[in-house]
Amino acid sequence: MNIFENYLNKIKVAVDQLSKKNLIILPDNLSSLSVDTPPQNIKADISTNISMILSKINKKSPMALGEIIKKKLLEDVNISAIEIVKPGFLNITLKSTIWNELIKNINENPYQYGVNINSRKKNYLIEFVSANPTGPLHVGHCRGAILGDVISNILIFNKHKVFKEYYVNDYGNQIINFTKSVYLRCRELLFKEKFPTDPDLYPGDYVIQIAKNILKDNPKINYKNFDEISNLLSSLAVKESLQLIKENLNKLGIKHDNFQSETELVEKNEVHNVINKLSKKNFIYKGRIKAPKNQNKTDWIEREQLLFRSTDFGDDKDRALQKGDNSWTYFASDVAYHNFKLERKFDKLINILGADHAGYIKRITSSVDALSGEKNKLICKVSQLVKLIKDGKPFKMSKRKGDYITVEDLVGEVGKDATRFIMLSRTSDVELDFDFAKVKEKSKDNPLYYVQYCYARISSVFRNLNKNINDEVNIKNYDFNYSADEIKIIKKISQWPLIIEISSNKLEPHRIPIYLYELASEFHSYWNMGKDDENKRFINNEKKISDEKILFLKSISNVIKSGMNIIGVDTPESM
RNA sequence: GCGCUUGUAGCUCAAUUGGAUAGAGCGCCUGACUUCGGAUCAGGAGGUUCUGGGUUCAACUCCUAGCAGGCGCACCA
Repeated sequence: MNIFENYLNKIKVAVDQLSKKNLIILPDNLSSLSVDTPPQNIKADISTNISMILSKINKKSPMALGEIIKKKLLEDVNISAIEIVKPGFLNITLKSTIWNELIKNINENPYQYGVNINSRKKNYLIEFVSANPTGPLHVGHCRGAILGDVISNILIFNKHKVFKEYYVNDYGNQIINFTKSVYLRCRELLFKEKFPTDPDLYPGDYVIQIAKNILKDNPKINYKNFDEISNLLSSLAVKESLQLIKENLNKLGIKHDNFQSETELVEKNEVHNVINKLSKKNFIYKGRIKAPKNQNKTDWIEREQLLFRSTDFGDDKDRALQKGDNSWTYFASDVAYHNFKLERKFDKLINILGADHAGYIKRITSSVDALSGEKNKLICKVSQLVKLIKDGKPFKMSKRKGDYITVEDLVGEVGKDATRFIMLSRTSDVELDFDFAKVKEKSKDNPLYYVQYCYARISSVFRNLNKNINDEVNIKNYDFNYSADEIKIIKKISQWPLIIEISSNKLEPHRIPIYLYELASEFHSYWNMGKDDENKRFINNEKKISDEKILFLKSISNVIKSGMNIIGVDTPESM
């Protein structure tokens, strides 16, 4: 039940009826019509801009139009009063029956409350993380991983289908260097050869462990000639590091539905096929890329090469598909990968990218546009950098020194829940400060515990009454008189479907932790009123609780639990 | 140089996507524990929303020109 949506529709019907009686003129569409909560200082329950948006076409002042619409709307039995306020807002006060209706709705179907029933159900593919399989995940990967996971959860909450995929970049130079590193570690272990200091190699200790695992499982391989065993060793090494990555993701509570190998697509000739497909549509040509102006590129080699016309779709320049040695560029195989996504007939594709890949968005969306003939088939979300702060100072990670924080370190130190909650609490396109000290702190400085504490307090009420918070409550007549302080919280609860709708439409999960924090805040405030006013306490002097208070508490705890489930964070009953 | 992105209270950030007097937390000041859990709460101080121009009933939000920070810029992935 979404009160705002209900009244949006009611207002549409009302003005439609007025227009049929020739009392007002309606524009072609009412897309700018809004129905939402008025600011704090206004006492009404809902507010609409209807008379302002009709003002121009009717050549009447919003105040005058407001009078006509007000009269019509007052026919609604649930409206008790309407005030017209300059510059022309209609502020509507509802009868308390509406809050009972809302409470009833939540209690009868707690896990459906907030689901956007009207949106068309779609089939999504979301690609996220996709870190190179050359080692465990570090903190930088973490934010995008959580973002992708929670966007999936929001869509699933709204009854969409979601397929979560990880693209494994197991093809190209990085993998060759990684395989070499593993090879050299094997030789180090077998023949006591010193591991060289080459900037292209991967020096991390985990490579030693990977080498040990491979040696143990494959004792018969001849480790004397790299070229002979490179293909086999490569697949073994990638398998090992994927195992590490999966363990990392598991610690964060993330599980992909599929790990798609890049090599597999190359070997199946998918790159060739997709380039043929694009050639037929005339998006491929042989040409040259000029060096960028005013940039000192002394080593620029201009040469004839296979290019994709991404400029047709608004990109700065056309993009190379083949390297100098005629092997495919990363972009070429990624186009093949996206073609493979399209072949699986998803309605929408979502990519979660790191900030350093933002410049890549134009060309990949161009390729999807070209292949699908649709616009906005692929939506890319960027997750900005995480600035780590340790001991009050920024912490710089350095791969060469082996001085970087892995997901394992992070989750081990601050925990899965705190990591997820904090990583989500800002819009994804803003840099995020991640202060270890603050995230670990168990106080109001840490919003996670603040919200969890709210749930735990509600649980404690049920515990004290020897009841279970999860037990069903059967009520016949919902005709309670909630106090103004209670209605304030119920109103906050009424906004939950709105939060879900916006988060879902904009793929912006950060609104959920922020909302939950606000809801928890109002609850804590109410709780403390119980110190002065016995009527505000949940358990009365006879050690009992009224039905209206039970329902009130359950409505809050249900929304908190729904929200925390979406974020992927626990709601302990005691802390 | 070009592209993307950010700029809001001393600090870290919100703002129902164009709505009314721009809101929270931290920090600072003053207060509340014979209590259903103080991991909490009540109150106070703190603003030219980076700057200029434009669009309209209405701009933190949209357009435009700047300023400042971040990221990226073929033959890496």
